[in-house]
Amino acid sequence: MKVRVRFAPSPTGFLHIGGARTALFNWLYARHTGGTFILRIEDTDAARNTQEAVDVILNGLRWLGLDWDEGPISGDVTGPSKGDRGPYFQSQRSENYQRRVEALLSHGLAYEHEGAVKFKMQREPVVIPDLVVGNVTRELTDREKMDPDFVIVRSDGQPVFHLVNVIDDLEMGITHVIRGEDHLTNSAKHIALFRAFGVEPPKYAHIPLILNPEGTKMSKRDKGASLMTYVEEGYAPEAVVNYLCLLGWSPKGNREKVPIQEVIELFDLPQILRHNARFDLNKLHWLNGEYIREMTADRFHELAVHALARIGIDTNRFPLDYVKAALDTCKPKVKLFAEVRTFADFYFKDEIDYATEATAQDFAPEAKPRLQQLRDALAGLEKFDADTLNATFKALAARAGWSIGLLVHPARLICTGRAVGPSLYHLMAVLGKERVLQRFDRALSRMG
RNA sequence: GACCCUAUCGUCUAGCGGUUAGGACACCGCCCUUUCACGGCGGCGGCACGGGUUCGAUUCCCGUUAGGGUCGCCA
Repeated sequence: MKVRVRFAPSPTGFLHIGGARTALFNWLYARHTGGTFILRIEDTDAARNTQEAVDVILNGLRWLGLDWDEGPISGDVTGPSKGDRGPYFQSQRSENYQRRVEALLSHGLAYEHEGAVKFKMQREPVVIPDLVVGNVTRELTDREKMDPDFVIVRSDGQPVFHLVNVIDDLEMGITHVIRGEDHLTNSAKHIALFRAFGVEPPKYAHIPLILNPEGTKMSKRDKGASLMTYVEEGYAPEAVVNYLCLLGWSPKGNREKVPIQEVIELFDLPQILRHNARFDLNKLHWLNGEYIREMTADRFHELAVHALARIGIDTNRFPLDYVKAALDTCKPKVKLFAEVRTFADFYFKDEIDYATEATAQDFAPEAKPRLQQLRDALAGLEKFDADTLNATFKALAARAGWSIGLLVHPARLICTGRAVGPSLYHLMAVLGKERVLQRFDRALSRMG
């Protein structure tokens, strides 16, 4: 039987990082088995269902590179979709639900109560076979002992989650339900519902939750709960995906950075860890740096230009070669695209501000004669490449008997306004002789 | 409160009866070096506790504790 799995988010206006991982694990399992990955939008709660909210999910999955074989193509509920088991929006599937509810009613498996329809839940414990956790026997809670039945259609006629989720999984031929562990106890209800419809339930795989650094369930309010955070902070999608793979699953062999193709080959449900994992931003940060370092220059440029545009720096105002050369000096240094700002902004400003902490030392009065000599040495250069600059600094320092740091540190501050940045000689070469001399002159005049 | 899941360094993990308990992130030193980053070397740091089973338990069983989740006419 061909594997059919689905990711079934509710359009809440953002894509939760835990939801993203659930989608990833479903996608991985589909790709590993050669099965089908389905995207279904659970928009039964009309109040918070907007096209924009659906687009957030679609765009988030696309950003991560999780392509679906069946499901909507756009956030338009009546728009086109892929696959022959649609519609893929629950709001478009009401007839199915009505038909199924009537069947339950006529078989005496559900009944009306105060305008709502309730499902006659079995009174015995339910065994949930789970590929990750093993067999779980769900006893009834105190509440359920009083009344185990649950509402499947609200008094306003709207079907509830448990009902529609099961009906859609049934009609879409879902073979494996891979979802968060927070659904584990729900599965008892779902299994009973499947049986009431006369079919065997799909296989279940409840994956552990992602906890925040405090150790509780990552909620909307937690920093980093929304996938959008990572898009905006300048993480590379492949790094985020790789990191998510490492939460609750391991490629073994003391490896951290694993190409997605290899993950697809190695991934399987029984090897998913059983315990929750805390989200560790530090490790994602490190991993992102790893991906940046091995990224092609073109991809780095693309992502870096976006990052700069977000903070109002329009690199289009500069020659393409200049922009590329500038960004090349940043690539080996940054771990995050958000950091490109402090590494590259001076390339794109006419007047730079000096970081105040550094000026006291580097722009001290006794430094001025040294910097004047350096300025003159630079002015006399015909070639202005990194090697020449390196040699010039060294020669001047040696001749005058200065530590090279006495030239290097102020020069960096003069050229970039900061104490930290790309390789000094390389960044000066990129800025070019004219800009460098301008910045020297401005700094020297400031020093009185 | 009831029900369910879980338990190896601070964090993510390897381990599947006998190991000096391995790796990664973070942190701390040293080296490299024009800052930072990278890289190299080294360090810190862990099997929650108590009973069993066994010649032998991190590993299997039970309990305790702790953490998490679920108990909606939300999804």
